Amino acid sequence: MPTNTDTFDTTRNRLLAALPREEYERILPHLGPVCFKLGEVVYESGVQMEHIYFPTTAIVSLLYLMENGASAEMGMAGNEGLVGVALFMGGNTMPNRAVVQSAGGAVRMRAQVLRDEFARGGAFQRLLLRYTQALLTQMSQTAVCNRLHAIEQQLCRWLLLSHDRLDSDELVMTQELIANMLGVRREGVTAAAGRLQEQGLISYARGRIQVLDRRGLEVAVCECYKVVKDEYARLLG
Amino acid sequence: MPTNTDTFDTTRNRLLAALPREEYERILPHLGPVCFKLGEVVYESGVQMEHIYFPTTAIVSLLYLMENGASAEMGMAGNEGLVGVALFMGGNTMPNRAVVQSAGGAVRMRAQVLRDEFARGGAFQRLLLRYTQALLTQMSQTAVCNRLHAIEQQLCRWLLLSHDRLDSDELVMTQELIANMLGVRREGVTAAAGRLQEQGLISYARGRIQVLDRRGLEVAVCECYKVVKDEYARLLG
DNA sequence: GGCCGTCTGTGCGATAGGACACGTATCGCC
DNA sequence: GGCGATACGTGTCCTATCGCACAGACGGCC
Repeated sequence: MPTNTDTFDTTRNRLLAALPREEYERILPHLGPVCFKLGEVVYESGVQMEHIYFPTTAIVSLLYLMENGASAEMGMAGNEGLVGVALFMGGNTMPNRAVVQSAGGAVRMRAQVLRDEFARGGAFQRLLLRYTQALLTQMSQTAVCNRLHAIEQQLCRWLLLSHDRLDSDELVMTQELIANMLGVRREGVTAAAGRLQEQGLISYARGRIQVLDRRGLEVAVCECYKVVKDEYARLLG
Repeated sequence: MPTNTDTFDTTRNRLLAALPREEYERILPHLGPVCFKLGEVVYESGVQMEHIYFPTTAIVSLLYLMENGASAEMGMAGNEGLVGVALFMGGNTMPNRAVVQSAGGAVRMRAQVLRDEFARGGAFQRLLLRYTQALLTQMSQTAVCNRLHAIEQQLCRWLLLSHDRLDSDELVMTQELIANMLGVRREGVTAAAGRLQEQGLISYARGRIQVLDRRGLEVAVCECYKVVKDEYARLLG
């Protein structure tokens, strides 16, 4: 867990930081800090949420769990976004689980306060909707990537998406957990990660992955990464 | 092309039909009929849309086209929904193409009229947002299904989703086109469809597929279909 | 009625990834 | 310093799907 003093600095969340001063100051008193441990379940499939979360240093994955126990990630949210779109989209719940993929901090807001702010229809609403559209693109591109691309490319995409959401070049994450995210076997991740390590792009040991050559990863990744990244930049840049 | 006299009956679109009388009557004068041919491109990736479309009898697929020419469907919209969420979500464009998957009618509304109506914040806004959440679930479940399920199950899912959006038991659709939607080879569709035909669930010939045993398809499909269907019912039921 | 284009069926080798089994290395802890 | 748990590596076999090639089969059109 980062001991960084500004782990809960609300401006570390880029959505909150993008708010006009007036709205930001109106919202600030309603934000409370939360600390997330690796693997913690932020939100359980189908259950009513009490809060919306704006990660500051944490990363949260949206996973679907199949009846047979298999799982696959459909999207992730870090300091560029939020967890809990269903609260303002009107559905209140979603059929997937949100799990902490990288330990860290977040700030949260009560559901009712969020709905009231959203209903005011100002910059906050516009920002939340634009973020939701970016998330839509991330999820749909995940669908395409799952269908058409090899594990190695998907691993690159996943590493880059995670790296974008962290200050550090180190990801604390076992191959087993990555396999659950990507919806593949652990051995498949071992093989793909081994090839990336041979190429000098990453190094890893016992649950700690170092990103050594970000440029190299960007060359090895499929086009899906750029599509998603560009769309986030366009919508929220 | 259906010659049905009420192809452009706006109440055939379930979103429009769900509006309270007052809003419905305010919106009605702004809706104009459109006729879609099979394969027509409703919307091109990254291009500014002029209209939002509410299908009445048509079905539209959202496809991503890769740089190498391959494609995969990320979602579909028929009389339960609309095409053009980006217009009210604030992004104006999306990085995918919308193609007519089943010929038929739709009604459309100019972008600016839509934005004005959306900004009023009434039942229309709530309905559009709930629909968008349902679409989010459809896309994310497509991602999961692409990762974890076999072609045959995905074909069942696709057939059921299409069948839900049609009056008829006949789908006009070649195996080649289905393959492009599912992001697999045509031969893979041939094989899967052959097995479904052997089981008496469908019959097909030269681009015309008959759904013979809907219940049987619902048994053969993966859980993804039900997740999406239930979520649509919950959000828009 | 014959021809041609479209749609579907089939065969075969190549390959990625899954299932299972087991070996090995590293870390933390007593 | 030994021990157990955790994390990673490897091998073998199996299946689904791909890539390609080509063959039938049906429908529309002259």
